[in-house]
Amino acid sequence: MMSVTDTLSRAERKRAELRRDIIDASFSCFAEQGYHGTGIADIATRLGIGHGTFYRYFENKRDIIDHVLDDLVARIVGSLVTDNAPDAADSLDEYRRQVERISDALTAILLDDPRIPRLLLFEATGIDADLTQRLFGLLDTAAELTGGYLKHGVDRGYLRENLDIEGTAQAINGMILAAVVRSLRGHDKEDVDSVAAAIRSLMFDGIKSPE
Amino acid sequence: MMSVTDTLSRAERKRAELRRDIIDASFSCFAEQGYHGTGIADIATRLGIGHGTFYRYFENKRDIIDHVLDDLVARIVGSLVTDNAPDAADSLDEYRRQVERISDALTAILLDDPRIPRLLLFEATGIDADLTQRLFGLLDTAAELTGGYLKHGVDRGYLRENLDIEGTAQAINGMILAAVVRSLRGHDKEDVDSVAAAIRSLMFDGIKSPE
Amino acid sequence: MMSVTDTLSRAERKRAELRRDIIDASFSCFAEQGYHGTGIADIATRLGIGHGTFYRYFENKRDIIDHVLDDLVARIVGSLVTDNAPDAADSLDEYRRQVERISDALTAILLDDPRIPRLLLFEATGIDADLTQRLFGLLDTAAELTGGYLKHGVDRGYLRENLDIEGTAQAINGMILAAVVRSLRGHDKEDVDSVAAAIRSLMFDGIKSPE
Amino acid sequence: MMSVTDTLSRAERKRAELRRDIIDASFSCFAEQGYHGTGIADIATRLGIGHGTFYRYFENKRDIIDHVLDDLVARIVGSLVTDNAPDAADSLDEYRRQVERISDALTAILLDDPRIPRLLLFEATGIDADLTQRLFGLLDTAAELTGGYLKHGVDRGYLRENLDIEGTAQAINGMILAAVVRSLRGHDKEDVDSVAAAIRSLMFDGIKSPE
DNA sequence: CATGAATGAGCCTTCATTCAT
DNA sequence: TATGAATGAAGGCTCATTCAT
Repeated sequence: MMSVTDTLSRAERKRAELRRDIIDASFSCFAEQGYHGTGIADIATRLGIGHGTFYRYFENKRDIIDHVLDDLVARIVGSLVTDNAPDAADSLDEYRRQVERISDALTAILLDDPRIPRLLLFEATGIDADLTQRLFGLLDTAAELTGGYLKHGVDRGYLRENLDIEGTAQAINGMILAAVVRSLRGHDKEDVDSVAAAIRSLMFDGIKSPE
Repeated sequence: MMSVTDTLSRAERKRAELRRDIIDASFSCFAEQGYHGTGIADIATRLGIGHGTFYRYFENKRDIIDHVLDDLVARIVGSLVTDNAPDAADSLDEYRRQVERISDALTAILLDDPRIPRLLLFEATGIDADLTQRLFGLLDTAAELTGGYLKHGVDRGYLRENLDIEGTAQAINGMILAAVVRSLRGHDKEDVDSVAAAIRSLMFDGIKSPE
Repeated sequence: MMSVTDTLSRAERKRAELRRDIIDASFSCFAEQGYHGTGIADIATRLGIGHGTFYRYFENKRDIIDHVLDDLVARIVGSLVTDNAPDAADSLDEYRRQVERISDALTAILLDDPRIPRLLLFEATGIDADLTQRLFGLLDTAAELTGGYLKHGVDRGYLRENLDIEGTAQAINGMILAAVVRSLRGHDKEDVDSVAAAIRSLMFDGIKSPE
Repeated sequence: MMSVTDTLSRAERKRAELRRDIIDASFSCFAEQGYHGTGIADIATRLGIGHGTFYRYFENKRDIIDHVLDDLVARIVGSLVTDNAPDAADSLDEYRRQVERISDALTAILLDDPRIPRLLLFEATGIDADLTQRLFGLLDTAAELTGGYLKHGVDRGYLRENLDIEGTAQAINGMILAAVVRSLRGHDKEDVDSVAAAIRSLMFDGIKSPE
């Protein structure tokens, strides 16, 4: 016979599991049919649970998307952070390789499941002022992250001393966004890779012809 | 007494005027409350007309947003095309100045009415597969436009011979998008200008330190 | 130059003409799309007039159907009354022929334009208590008409003395209705004629086998 | 405490009950105010339920009338079939009595609730091409039923050998219809009975005077 | 705790009718 | 007089949310 704590923790585990499942199902529904096109019933049906159950785990329809976002961000950040400390590069070449690594990791995660960018860029917008603010916050975080790399490069001397770190970080992230959007259009890996290459080329060499 | 043609054209003028007003009011509503947050009644009320009147001018709610977009695109294109033929620049310096002019024009129109980018980037997404395709189409057009400038530069020799025109065009547009998004966050002109400057700097000089 | 009365009467003539046209167009619309399926605009469009004009000739949508019915009844009665005075038959044979004539006339008018029975039996019902009463009135009139023939036959001695004139008249009209309904089902003349023959056979000979 | 099956069957029972109630209420509303005059809200209000509940049980407004008809047909058929097998009569006298029994049963059910014929003949028409077809189908079924009796009589020899069974069946049903319509006009039982008697008289003896 | 029946606010859309031109 | 622009009552339907079981 099991102890009370075991039983409890089992119940808790099940509860946490279902919570996860609801988040995942919501993610799928939102990404595929849009936030407004998704009903609570759709989410519940996908899981084979009663739709009343949804409300035992989340406040309301608006509530769930926050958690879906949390989850996505965690996934993306997790896959990027590995082996990519901002201070890992000590020379332009190392930075180049680092950028390539990050680029590949991003490409991998986004191409792996296009519903991720789809949800972030298309379905999570226009729902709510609060949510919009949150998306802006994500952009900020991303810009800070990128800025961190740039700052390190400037400090180390392999990036331009007069680099406007913040502005450049935003510009770079914009280019990444462009590549992500492109990946959404059904283009295959090569297409995205070529844009990624163009971006790196632009970053490191600019566009002007060498005199 | 007026002639028949005058009367006709007066009625037509009134009709065209109201049509315009409905488009404008819809634009405002959609930009402020979102597409799903806007009811036909809201649009009508804003104009002080009966909501039935709306349906004399547009098929349905879905219909109007197409026209709002048409209108926006026309406005933006109109303000950009002036004095900015893709083949107007014959040297890097001229191109630099051209880019600056375009940048200023964009900044002007977007800062002038932040609801424009807000509608385009946040409220027009996630409504419809058709509409999404249309937005993609706009991105394509923009990329072609940018690509045209780049190609001219390569042909003239002031841009890198080996430039991946298409990819670079997309990257550049991504940066512009980033600036636009930044303009949405309540930053004032200086902020946006500084990002614009960083973009230009990145474009022309890249980020690496001159050896 | 014309005199005032001429002008007026011309105007009046035109007015009466349009009134007729509206009735006809309404008949067509109601018969084809049903009363509820027909909008005032449909009627006006069919005539190429403004739909506001409708209201200069008729009170409202409900009003017009009364006039459409008036028109139909006049048409049917007109085509039946000719050569079919209730007292025209003096023997069973003459009555038989008279019944056949009436039967043919009815068949002719109803098969000629199936929209007539369609409107009367399907589209004019269920609109209004008043209209229903009016349809009942038409049935009464028809029963009285039929009853007139029967009474004459009884008086003349070629129909059963103990005939329940009123009840039988209704029964006969019911059979006519059945034939009319049958004509509505896309059956051709032969079908309807065969039912008409069965009706006459039933009327004159009953169904039982001669002992 | 109840077992699971009990609970389930209780819920199912409640559900079936409400479904029935909605059909009944719809029947009442349609019969009293007409199909187009009835709103879903009317039906719901009559039952004291929310109008959203209606849509848990039926697809849409058009859907319910089919079920109302199903119900009516079942009721009518049920009350007729009893003790009235088409092959129960072996002589004219027996057939006469059978006809009388059927006549009485019909009279009973229709006079009992005049809304039944009212709905069938007045409110169910002109709604829909599909529904019209269905009504025609009912007429067909009725004609086949009547035809069955006739055929049996011809086979047994107590009805005319040369009887046009199909046509006569339709004629007879037309007379029944006439009686039903009469019953709708607020006439009491005697009136209807007298028409029924006239019909039987016509059926068996025809109208002509015995020579 | 899970369920799903019930609810009603809310929204889009139609169309008969009015009335200024 | 003819017109059609404007109107808003009316109604069908959806779906997020609640709550009794």
